[in-house]
Amino acid sequence: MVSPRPSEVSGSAHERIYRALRTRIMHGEIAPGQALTLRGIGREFDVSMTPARESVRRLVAEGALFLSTSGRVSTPELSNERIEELAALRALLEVELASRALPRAHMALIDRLQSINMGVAEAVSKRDAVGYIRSNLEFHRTLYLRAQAPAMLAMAETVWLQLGPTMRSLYGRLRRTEPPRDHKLIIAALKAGDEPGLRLAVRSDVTQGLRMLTG
Amino acid sequence: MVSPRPSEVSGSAHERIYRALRTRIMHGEIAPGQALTLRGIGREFDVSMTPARESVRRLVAEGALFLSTSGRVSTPELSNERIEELAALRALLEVELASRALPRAHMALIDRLQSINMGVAEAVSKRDAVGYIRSNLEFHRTLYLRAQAPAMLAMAETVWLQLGPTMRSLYGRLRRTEPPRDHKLIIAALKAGDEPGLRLAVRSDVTQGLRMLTG
DNA sequence: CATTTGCCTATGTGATCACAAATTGAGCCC
DNA sequence: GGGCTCAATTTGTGATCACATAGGCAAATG
Repeated sequence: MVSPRPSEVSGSAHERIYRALRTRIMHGEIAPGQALTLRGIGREFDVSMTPARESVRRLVAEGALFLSTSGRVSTPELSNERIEELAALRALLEVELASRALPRAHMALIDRLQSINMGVAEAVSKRDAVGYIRSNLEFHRTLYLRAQAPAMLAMAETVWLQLGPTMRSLYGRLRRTEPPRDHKLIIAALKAGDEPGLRLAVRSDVTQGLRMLTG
Repeated sequence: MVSPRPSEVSGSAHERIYRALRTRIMHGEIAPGQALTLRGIGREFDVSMTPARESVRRLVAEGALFLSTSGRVSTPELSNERIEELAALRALLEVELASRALPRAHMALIDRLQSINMGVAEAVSKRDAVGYIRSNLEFHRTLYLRAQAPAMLAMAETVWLQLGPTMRSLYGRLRRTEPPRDHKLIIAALKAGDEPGLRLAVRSDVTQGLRMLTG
């Protein structure tokens, strides 16, 4: 049956599915190693295999999904080496992004960051892993948007995407109700215009999750 | 007509097409703004639109191709800001990769780099832009492979891919028959185990193309 | 009871088709 | 001569189909 789509203005079907899956993965709503099928995705979003295939392909290209040799797709189960490498990439990219955002960070932005940070603290106190990841990434993205470096930000988001499923199980292991200490340091450094302090705080925040892995 | 492909072991059709297009783009064999069509690609590689679409999608996801709002695909025409940002990314990533490769760089690797570097010099003397880009990237990839950081290397290659078409026109503008001075510095720093020198040489080499753009 | 074998279903791949939108180009009007 | 209109063609999108193969489950075997 051919469905005469009513002159859709906002993006094609595969774009919609891509966005939906991407958000799920990045926010840690899917566990590592979870299998996906094209027909299953198509059924869920009420489309044929074609758009499902394209969104999956795209996510595989970005490293958000793993493609087995037989073509089956699943969320990746990252090795410790891979996790460390991705954390190093986060540090490299996000320190630079924060540094570039610093001279452009005015009070309105800092207020905004503080407000988002309250959401982070709330998610932590409620042991809400997905909420934590989402608001934490929003904190970082809001800051980095000021860097006016779209390619660099896109690359950082790709790393977030690859770490998504792993972050869930990582933060699920986190028991202490720790308020986002590094976020406070980031905000303080922004206020003070302290670039070295900002770089340190971002690096510390970004590699924080790693500590509970190796330590 | 259904073509019963004879139990192809080495990769699917879209994989083959993806590899072919990717190499072309990364090596600067396609000019910026060049349009591609799914049916055209399919005709060239003797397949239907389906595998052509998947390879194109994948390349779009990697930033190697630009997708217009109407769905047409072409190689990107980068703005100067974008080029500068991608060069900054190269510097960030490749300095780190070189630094990680340094402790593992033994004589066999240095010999290999010197041999590749002769190919670079030859391509420069022959004004062969594609040959220059290819052997130059081979030089860098050979060094970075020693870093044992696959995710980081993949990210660097993605940047190369995005810069591919632009590099062609950029190096086409280069008139002087300049031998790869920075490459010699890189090799010297590797020999001496001089990390600061290596970082400087790589940064200089990687942002070299930018100088003729802004200067 | 554990292991293996074999069949059946689920799944990915690529081809083809129908359709809508965009592009192009020729003809026409001012 | 230049700009505009409209139709023909090109092009991307999504659906559906045929096919090969991989995975899983059940029965048979030791």
